[in-house]
Amino acid sequence: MNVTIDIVHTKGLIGVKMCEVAKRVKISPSNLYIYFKNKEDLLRSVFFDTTKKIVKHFDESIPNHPICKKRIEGVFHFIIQTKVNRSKEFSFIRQFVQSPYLEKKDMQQMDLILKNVFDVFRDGQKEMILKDDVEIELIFALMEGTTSKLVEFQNKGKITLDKITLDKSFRMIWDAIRQ
Amino acid sequence: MNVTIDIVHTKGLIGVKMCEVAKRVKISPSNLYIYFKNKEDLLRSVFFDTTKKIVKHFDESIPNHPICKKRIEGVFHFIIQTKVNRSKEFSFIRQFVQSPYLEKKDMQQMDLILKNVFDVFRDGQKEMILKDDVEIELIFALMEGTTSKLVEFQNKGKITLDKITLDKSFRMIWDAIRQ
Amino acid sequence: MNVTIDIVHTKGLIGVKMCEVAKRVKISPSNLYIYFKNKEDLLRSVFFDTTKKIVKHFDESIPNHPICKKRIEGVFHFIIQTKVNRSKEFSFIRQFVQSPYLEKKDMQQMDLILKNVFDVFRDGQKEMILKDDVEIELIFALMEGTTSKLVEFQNKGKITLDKITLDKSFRMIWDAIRQ
Amino acid sequence: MNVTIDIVHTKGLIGVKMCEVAKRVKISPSNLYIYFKNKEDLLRSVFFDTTKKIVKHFDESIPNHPICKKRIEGVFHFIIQTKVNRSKEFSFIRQFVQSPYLEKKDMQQMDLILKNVFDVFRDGQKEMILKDDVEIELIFALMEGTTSKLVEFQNKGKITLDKITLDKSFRMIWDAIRQ
DNA sequence: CATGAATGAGCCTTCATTCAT
DNA sequence: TATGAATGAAGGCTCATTCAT
Repeated sequence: MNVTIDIVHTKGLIGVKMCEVAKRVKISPSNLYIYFKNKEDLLRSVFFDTTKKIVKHFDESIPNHPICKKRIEGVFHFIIQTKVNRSKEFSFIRQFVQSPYLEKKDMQQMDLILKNVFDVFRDGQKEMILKDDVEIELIFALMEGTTSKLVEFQNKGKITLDKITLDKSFRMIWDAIRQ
Repeated sequence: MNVTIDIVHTKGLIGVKMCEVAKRVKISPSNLYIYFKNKEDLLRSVFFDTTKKIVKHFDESIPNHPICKKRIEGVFHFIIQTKVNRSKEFSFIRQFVQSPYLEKKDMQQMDLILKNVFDVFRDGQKEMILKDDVEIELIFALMEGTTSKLVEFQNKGKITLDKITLDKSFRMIWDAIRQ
Repeated sequence: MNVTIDIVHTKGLIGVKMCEVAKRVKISPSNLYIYFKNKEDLLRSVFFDTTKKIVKHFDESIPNHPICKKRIEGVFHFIIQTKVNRSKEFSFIRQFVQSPYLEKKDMQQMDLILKNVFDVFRDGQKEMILKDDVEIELIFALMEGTTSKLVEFQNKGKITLDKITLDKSFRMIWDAIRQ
Repeated sequence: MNVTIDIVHTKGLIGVKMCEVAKRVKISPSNLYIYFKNKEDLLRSVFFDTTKKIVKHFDESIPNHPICKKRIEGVFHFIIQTKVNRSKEFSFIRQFVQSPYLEKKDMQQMDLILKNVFDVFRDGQKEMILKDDVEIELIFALMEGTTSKLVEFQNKGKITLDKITLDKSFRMIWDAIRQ
């Protein structure tokens, strides 16, 4: 499955060939079919496995802190971190989601990923620290979208996500969502 | 080329078959090869054409307004509008960019798209209305990322981008970037 | 037709494309079909025309000389000359003859080419100067084969057919066929 | 590979279709691609294999005899024999060599074929039995060319290479090359 | 006489998948 | 569990040929 993710990352979903996956794992193509019913099964398995891992990662490692702002700053850094460290996985998910392999039910899986993040925001609203007259989805879109683009820009070499840049970025986000 | 965009939108880049493109345009597959050297040429042509069109659209229609805030609000609505109206085109671009068809030089094309938006932000900084101690890329990432996610959420049915929602969203963005 | 010969010479019979022939003559492919019924017709026409030209060339220019040896030496030089000057044409004929385009009747055409050469040999036999106990075909094979190879070797850069080399070559041939 | 040679012999290089090759070997076309990368690879492989085989055949079976004339007569018969027995292979080589598939390096292969024959001639020159004032290439051209034409004439039904005819032919060749 | 546009047949090739072992 | 060999279905592409003008 790692190999599959790797290939998708370098050559895109189009570039995935059962043959090559097998070769890279040093087994025969036919052997692959013992573990996965077919190509779709392989791809979907990778998708489920990957999202599940990320969900778990979020479930277990979402930073906690008594002070709301600190907590959210932690979440911000955590999301960025995760997107950087698991860029291949995210790239896979992004492509899978746009492919004809995606079925409706698969989407639910994805919604689980940032459930916890929602909770953090909800708490912030309850504590009257975050804007409470805007839907949580909007706050979330801002956080999700901004972090995604930041990482994308770094990957393209347009910015460097050092401490200072991250601080500046978070300051903007914080200004956006705080009451 | 429209047909190609359509197919990519519904079936993904993987789903593009010269055969089907031809059938939908009601010409023979071989006839396609008079206009495009091969599949890659078709895809790349669509990419260039589409980005060029969007660049032109941005060049011509970026809203202007004497008051900075109004100007940026205009830009915000304009971007959202464009992303909604041309969702297929953007979907195509997103997928093409991740495919093995993409070559380095193709990327330059994309940078042109939002050149004008940069200018709007730069003006805002010069007028000392926008935060001027953060790199323009960060401001841009926030705007780009947030709008993308908003549209994505609407497409998924999670939110509705009505007047009120847009106003709320812009308020957040404005709070983020204003001095 | 010259263009066709040219293409066959550089790219082989396989390389002949109606499209390219047309392009090189600066007419449209469809226009080609006014002059030739189809590809086979074009190729066969070239074949007939070329052989006919060579036959005519042999008919008109076969050297004559009262002394038998001189006459045959003339023929030898003449054949070599022709094979060098019309190497493209001969290359075409060679390839056409091995192709599925060749029909039995086409072969007769070829036999005409060296009819006159046969006559020269026959005269030599009658004059009791050439070996008269060997079939004319054998004498002919020796002349034809040797000259072909000589030209081939020159084309490959293995020998140079200068005066001296030609003299040596003819001496061998003469020793072979004289009584 | 034999099938390929066969097809080239009957239908020319143009007539080689991967499809038909496969059908005749009773495997699927795709299976062919396990053994040969593509059509060109198949053709080139056949070429290499065939020339190599012939080279080997010449290396191993070039007749030897203490008396120079006998030795060369042996070579003469041997060449004719080979050209008759392996007419298909020679036909393939001839056509391949004129095709766009041929690359420069491929030619070297061919020069090996008659290396040994050269040696026989060289020995004859050293023994002062063959003409030693003519380049070996000329002697070779005479032998090669004449034998080729003889076999060609037999194939066309113009002569029959029986004992008597061969003797006559060799007498001519011998007269040509002996001192 | 000339053409640009169009086409269908067919070939090469790939690749997911299976079969015999 | 593992594999090498095999395959069928399908897609990309070429090219001789024709059609409307």
